[in-house]
Amino acid sequence: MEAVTIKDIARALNLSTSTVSRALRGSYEINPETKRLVMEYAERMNYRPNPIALSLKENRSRAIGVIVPQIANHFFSQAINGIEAIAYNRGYHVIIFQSHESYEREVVTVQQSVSRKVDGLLISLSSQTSDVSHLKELQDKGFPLVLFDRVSDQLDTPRIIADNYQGAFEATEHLLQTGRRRIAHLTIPPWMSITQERLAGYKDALASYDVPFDEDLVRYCGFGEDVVGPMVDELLAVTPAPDAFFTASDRLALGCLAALRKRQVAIPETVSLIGFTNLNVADLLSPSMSTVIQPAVEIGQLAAERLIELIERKQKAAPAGTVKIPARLVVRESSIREPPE
Amino acid sequence: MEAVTIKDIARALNLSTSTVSRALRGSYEINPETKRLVMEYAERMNYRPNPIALSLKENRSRAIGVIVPQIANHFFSQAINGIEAIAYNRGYHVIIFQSHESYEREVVTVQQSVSRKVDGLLISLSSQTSDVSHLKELQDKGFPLVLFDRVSDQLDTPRIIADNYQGAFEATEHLLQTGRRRIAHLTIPPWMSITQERLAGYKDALASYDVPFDEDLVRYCGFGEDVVGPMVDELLAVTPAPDAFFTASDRLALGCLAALRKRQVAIPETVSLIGFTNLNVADLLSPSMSTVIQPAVEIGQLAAERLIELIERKQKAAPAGTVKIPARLVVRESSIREPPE
DNA sequence: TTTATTTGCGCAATCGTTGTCGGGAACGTT
DNA sequence: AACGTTCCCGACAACGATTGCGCAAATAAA
Repeated sequence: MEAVTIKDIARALNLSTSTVSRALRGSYEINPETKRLVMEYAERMNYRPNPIALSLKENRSRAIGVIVPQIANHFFSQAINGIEAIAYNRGYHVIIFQSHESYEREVVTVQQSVSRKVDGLLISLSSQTSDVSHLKELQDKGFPLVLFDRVSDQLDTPRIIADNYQGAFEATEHLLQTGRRRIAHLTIPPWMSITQERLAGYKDALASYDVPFDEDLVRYCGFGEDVVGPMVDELLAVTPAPDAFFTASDRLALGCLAALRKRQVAIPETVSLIGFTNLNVADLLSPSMSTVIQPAVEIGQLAAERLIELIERKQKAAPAGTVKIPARLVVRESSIREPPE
Repeated sequence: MEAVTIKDIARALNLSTSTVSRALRGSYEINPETKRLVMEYAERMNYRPNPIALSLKENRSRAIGVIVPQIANHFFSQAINGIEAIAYNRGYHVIIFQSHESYEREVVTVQQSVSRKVDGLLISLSSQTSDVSHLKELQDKGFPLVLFDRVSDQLDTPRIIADNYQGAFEATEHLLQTGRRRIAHLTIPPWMSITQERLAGYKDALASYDVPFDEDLVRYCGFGEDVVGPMVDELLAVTPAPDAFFTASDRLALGCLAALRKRQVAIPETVSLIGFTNLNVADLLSPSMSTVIQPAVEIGQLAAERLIELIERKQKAAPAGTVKIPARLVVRESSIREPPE
């Protein structure tokens, strides 16, 4: 509460605040003896510089903000761990915010963190965000900004993502190689970067196996309550019926699994299931779920590194552009099936 | 970047900063016409008061800090959602930090958030924390502090927790009622509040069914990598062998499930399994897992409310004391078994 | 007309810290 | 004795916002 300030030290030692300040930072123009006195007293009184005052003065905070749609998601919490690891090493604090998949919350949160003078911002866009003008503004002002995972090509910032195309291609190819031909793709809103990339991988994999693309097998699923079940029902009703589900997120993968089990659709006998998700329990599910795993920690680390580069060398030499990190397919029970001869 | 300040407005309108400040806060001693001018100009220039400057001046920030061991844990992320809901309603920002189950990180994080002038702190202690003097200090200075979930009775702050005793009692009772007699309890470090409460519930349930307590069936498990498997092995080797596992956290529940499956111990035929966890996938596991669910959102909400009370009426009338919220037992496949006649 | 009162606004201090400037004392140099 | 250096240190302003005080002009009351 009543923290010790430089002023207190100055008063106690009969010095000016400037001298104390300089002594504490070891300036050469202060008598070594005086320095010692000040240092010792400061130590004894447990003096800590007031970061608020510093932020005000220097217009920086040595803190970076992270805005994710939600933290209750393994991909994001792992990414945050990656971010923290790098940031703390480089002397930055990390402040975590959730947009709760809401565009308004995202805008407000961005403004807040900027006015609280974070030195830079790491963002994964909310699913409602299609207009990125709130970020465009920041970027135009030269504010350090890095997007990860859910990015936007309307922004000329560094973008760190998993190789969604490749991941989706491999997942689809795996389903095709095990004889599936009617592969449903349950995915997230169409304007999101990851949706498009994954959809492209899915389509190209189909094409390379000469399987026609069927619009009816692709469903875009919002983030409401209990929206997955009905979608799965719709898909099951398509003719010819799907023989595999490829889903694009934790939530969809779990929702789909729950829905299929409830409807007693046998996995993998009747349909295969594979999710694009970092669930840590994929192994323990019933059946254990095949997944495409994103390198979440690595993405977080890289994003943090890029951001700190941006912050520290304020040159325009901003290394924008997209960094793609390979995703990894892990096959488990939910898609294991002898390839047809 | 170059944010508009009150000074800019003053200059542009040929007024003093005091007048602008007062006009913006609608002070009665400013000419309505002047007010209008200022308001409109501020609006047009998108003026936002600088929170850093305000924090410095008023020694408060309208922000509360939340420190949890880790966010990749459903209980904590739900609790955070509860906290955010209340805080935003009351005009506070929420800043989330992770201690990563490390005492040092916890101490550092507490210091940081305090020196960054959060108005109060919500903490769930790290598993390494047995010494709470870093918090005691704060509390003695009158700093608003509320503990939740993992608390300490060495601190005279409000404490919001699930009824761990009752939850553990019911879980154990359920196992007893389904004929289990050798119930292993795999739990977290012994100095933690929740460990003790749950252990007490477990013991009392045994006692009330006249089942002797066997020290050998209780194991305290650290937070390292791959520590659960060996513990499970040890427990399986005890004679007479356990016929049920009652675990005390997400991590232990999953670890235990994985270990038992790997060793091909039939659940629930050979052993029952029940976890004290808020896993959202308990339903989808193989087998689906019986759990004791903590009212995480509610705990977060209550904790936030208590904290804001503390902050706003700085009276000593601090409503310390413990609030216990009932936990709920959900029985699923992992413990379903006909009661023996 | 003189004296109160109200109205509207500016000055300056404050929060904690740093940076710029400048100045006194002690010393060395001619 | 007069001057230039060096060494230490203090005064002051600044960052953005709020606020107590005071002051001038306008209005009301005497």
